[in-house]
Amino acid sequence: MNISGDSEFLSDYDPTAYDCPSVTVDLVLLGLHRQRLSALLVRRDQPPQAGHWALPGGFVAIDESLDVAAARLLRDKVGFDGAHLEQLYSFGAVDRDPRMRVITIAYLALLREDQMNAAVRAGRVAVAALEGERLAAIGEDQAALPLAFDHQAILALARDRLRGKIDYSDLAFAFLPPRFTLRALQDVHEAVLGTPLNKPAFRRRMLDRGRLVATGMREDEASHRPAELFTLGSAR
Amino acid sequence: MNISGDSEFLSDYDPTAYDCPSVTVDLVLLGLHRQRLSALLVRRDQPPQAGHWALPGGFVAIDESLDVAAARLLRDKVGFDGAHLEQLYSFGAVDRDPRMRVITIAYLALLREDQMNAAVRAGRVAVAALEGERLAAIGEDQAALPLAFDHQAILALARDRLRGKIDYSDLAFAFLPPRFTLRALQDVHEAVLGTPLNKPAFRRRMLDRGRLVATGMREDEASHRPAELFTLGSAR
DNA sequence: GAAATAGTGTCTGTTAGACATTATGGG
DNA sequence: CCCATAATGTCTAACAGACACTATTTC
Repeated sequence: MNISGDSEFLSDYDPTAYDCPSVTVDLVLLGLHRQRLSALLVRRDQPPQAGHWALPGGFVAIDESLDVAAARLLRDKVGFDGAHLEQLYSFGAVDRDPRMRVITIAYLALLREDQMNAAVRAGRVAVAALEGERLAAIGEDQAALPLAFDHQAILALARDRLRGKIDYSDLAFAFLPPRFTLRALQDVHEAVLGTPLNKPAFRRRMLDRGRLVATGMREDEASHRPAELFTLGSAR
Repeated sequence: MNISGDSEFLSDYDPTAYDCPSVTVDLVLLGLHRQRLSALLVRRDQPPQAGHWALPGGFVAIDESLDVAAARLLRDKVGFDGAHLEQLYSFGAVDRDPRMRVITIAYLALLREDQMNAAVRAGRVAVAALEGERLAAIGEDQAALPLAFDHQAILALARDRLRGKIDYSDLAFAFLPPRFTLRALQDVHEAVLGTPLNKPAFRRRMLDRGRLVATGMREDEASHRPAELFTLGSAR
């Protein structure tokens, strides 16, 4: 008979007296690179798993919330903030890191193409395309990259979550600059879903949603008829 | 220039040397009670927040995964296992517990009506209906129950997640016994969504999905025409 | 004017809501 | 025979895919 909650033994619980797991945040940095959904990864140069590729991450400080930790790591790892950040899932298998018990809260960060490029140019991370249903991360030389720890599973979940939310959420716009063409928006959807979409139906669906605002401006630097630029209006 | 991952300083990291947050799992036990979506809560009898109502939960042991911890807590708190369990979200605001830094991974557990009743009869938990958009937990005497810590937000997220997944996932069946009528299935959807549904359209949608298997059996103890009993078929 | 892509009109098949109707058990 | 609910048929509106067509810019 235990009507009371868990918390009666919290009162006299001394955290330093017990083993406690370490808590980290890992970032799944996703963006479009050459029309393909890609992730930014870092190369491990220390064992274990030296030479494998990993999600950037780090420990959660005792005085920062999970969201704040994710934002801090984003700044540290790619050198800027302002990307869309949302919590993805928490991974806590006992042996996911061979050195110690680490529970990680994975965050999804969505980057615009210019942000992807800036991070790569700064030498902090490398781009890997997410290919196929088995979800191999492909490096610049087209070879599959070995992924460290359970990061393959984390990437797969991130991709699935993005696919599931892309057409009823505003996530697609996080990949795009403030002004964008309908073609660019469709490219985002197609890259995320991995399948071509019908152009008129896509246009209708997006416009009927009532969120896109025509700017009257047109794209330049096109060697053909330039498309109109839209912005995302407020949610009502 | 930091090409390497976060993990180089993991190598010589001693977890006992730093403050580390405590990690708990909290359970959002949901089920239908008198045709309403309801949660099972425990009453806190120790400060802080004595007299408030809370989600049952407990610490994650150093040698158990998050999923295993959730299953163990389910067994301890309601006295059985076998309920549908899935991870919901992780909450890590710095001040969410006034005593110490606690990061909690919330799990969603879906119970059948007989499981709800068994848990209540065993005196371990109390039922609270989730009412309205502001999501007040309502006790037996129809008064709103004060919720401890950030558990109101956790309940709200659980309800929203359930609403979002109810019609493309198998979650609804977790609330039902192995054999059920279409009416009972519709009751589940209506209680979760909080809105009435069209009967013929609902039947068609469910049957066209190809997952429901007619048993040829009919419900008994009905004072009118008895409905056919169905089971959930395999996913292909 | 040729090339290329933007943008539109229209047909069709699928699906959901609304509503009426028939079917079948208990009393 | 009455009642209550199960189960079904049908009409209609909304919507997505397919495809053809027109429009507009650069070169």
